Amino acid sequence: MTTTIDRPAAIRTALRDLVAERGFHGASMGAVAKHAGVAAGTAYVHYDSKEELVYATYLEVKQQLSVAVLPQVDLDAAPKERFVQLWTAIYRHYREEPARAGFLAQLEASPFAEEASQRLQETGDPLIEQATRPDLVELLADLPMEVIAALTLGVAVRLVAAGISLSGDQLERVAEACWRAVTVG
Amino acid sequence: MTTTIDRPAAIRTALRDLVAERGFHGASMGAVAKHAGVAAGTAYVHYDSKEELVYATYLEVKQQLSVAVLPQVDLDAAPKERFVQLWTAIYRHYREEPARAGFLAQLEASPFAEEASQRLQETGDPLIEQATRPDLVELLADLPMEVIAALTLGVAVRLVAAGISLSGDQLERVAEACWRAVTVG
DNA sequence: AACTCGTGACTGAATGTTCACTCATTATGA
DNA sequence: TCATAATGAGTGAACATTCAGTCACGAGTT
Repeated sequence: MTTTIDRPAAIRTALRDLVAERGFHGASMGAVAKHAGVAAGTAYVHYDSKEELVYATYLEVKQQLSVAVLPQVDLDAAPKERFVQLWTAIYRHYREEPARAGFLAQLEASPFAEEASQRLQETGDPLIEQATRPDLVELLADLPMEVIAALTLGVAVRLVAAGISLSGDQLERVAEACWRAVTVG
Repeated sequence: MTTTIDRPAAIRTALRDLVAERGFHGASMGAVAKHAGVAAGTAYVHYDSKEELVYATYLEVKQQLSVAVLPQVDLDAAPKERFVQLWTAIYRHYREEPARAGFLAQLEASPFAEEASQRLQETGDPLIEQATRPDLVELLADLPMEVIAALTLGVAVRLVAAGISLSGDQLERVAEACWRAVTVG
């Protein structure tokens, strides 16, 4: 069995880790290549530019989140329970590899954010479908979707990115706090 | 009357605006100087390095927030009312100059964040005193302070940084959502 | 008033470094 | 054998920072 290394994936992971640790200005293409164990030119075989690599990394991180998190939700559970399961699973997914949260937090605050979320919409995000199921939506407060996202997903990303650790107990209380925020009555 | 220009302030503002608009990697010292209308070397008369300038700018933005916002709060009002006044005033302060929120959102997600908030603690932040008044604290859910901040201040910064505009009506609903999140019962 | 220092702010060209990116060449695997 | 992947030295541009020199101006002197 010949193990072929997935170099594009290694390069994306290296970018993600370096951005999380040192910020965008500390993640030069040279450092990324070195961290990924490839030559300086290799990234350009697979990505046209640093910017394209950034977007590809963003899409991968978002997709990994959906893939890891959706199977953990009981689709038949009541809306609130589903929400808490989902939020907790998201938090845990970030927690287990905090570089994902560190990368996302920085990307989403940066000028790349707009283009990145546009590309995400083009590819489609299964998490959004889950979040827009009618029985959940009817319980939500009348607020723009971006506000709902900031009060739920956004909080999870930032708590992990900031390195704040929560016990299982606190975790549940934060999930409930987010639920209280976005629902009325 | 001779109007002497406060060049250090102009340089801080230029950094803040450029970081908000183009990100940290797009805010070179050359660009900052040009934007501030001074020569490339002038920033170094007042700040030892780019990093020092970043921290000074952070402290200024945070202080401007406190100064602008605290007088708008009725110190004798009930806790919830005070909270909503405070949150709304914060949001409006960012809204009126979105570069403040853009700069803060990026700084707080970056590797500068830790050192920056340490320096803020050393100088002291009047907003924190307001947020820790006993009659308010006793209503808050049992959550770490960082979580409370993420669910309140953090939401305001990010909504403005992301360019989401809210009507006065929606504004009040978001403030109430934050209040629901951080309080129990 | 005029003159002359002294001091600190300001300038912008220069410096050495690091960056994103290229490309001729070599390795790999089907 | 051939297409594609990978390499790493090389390139020009851009970067943070420096510094020798200029400027503005208040204090001290006449």
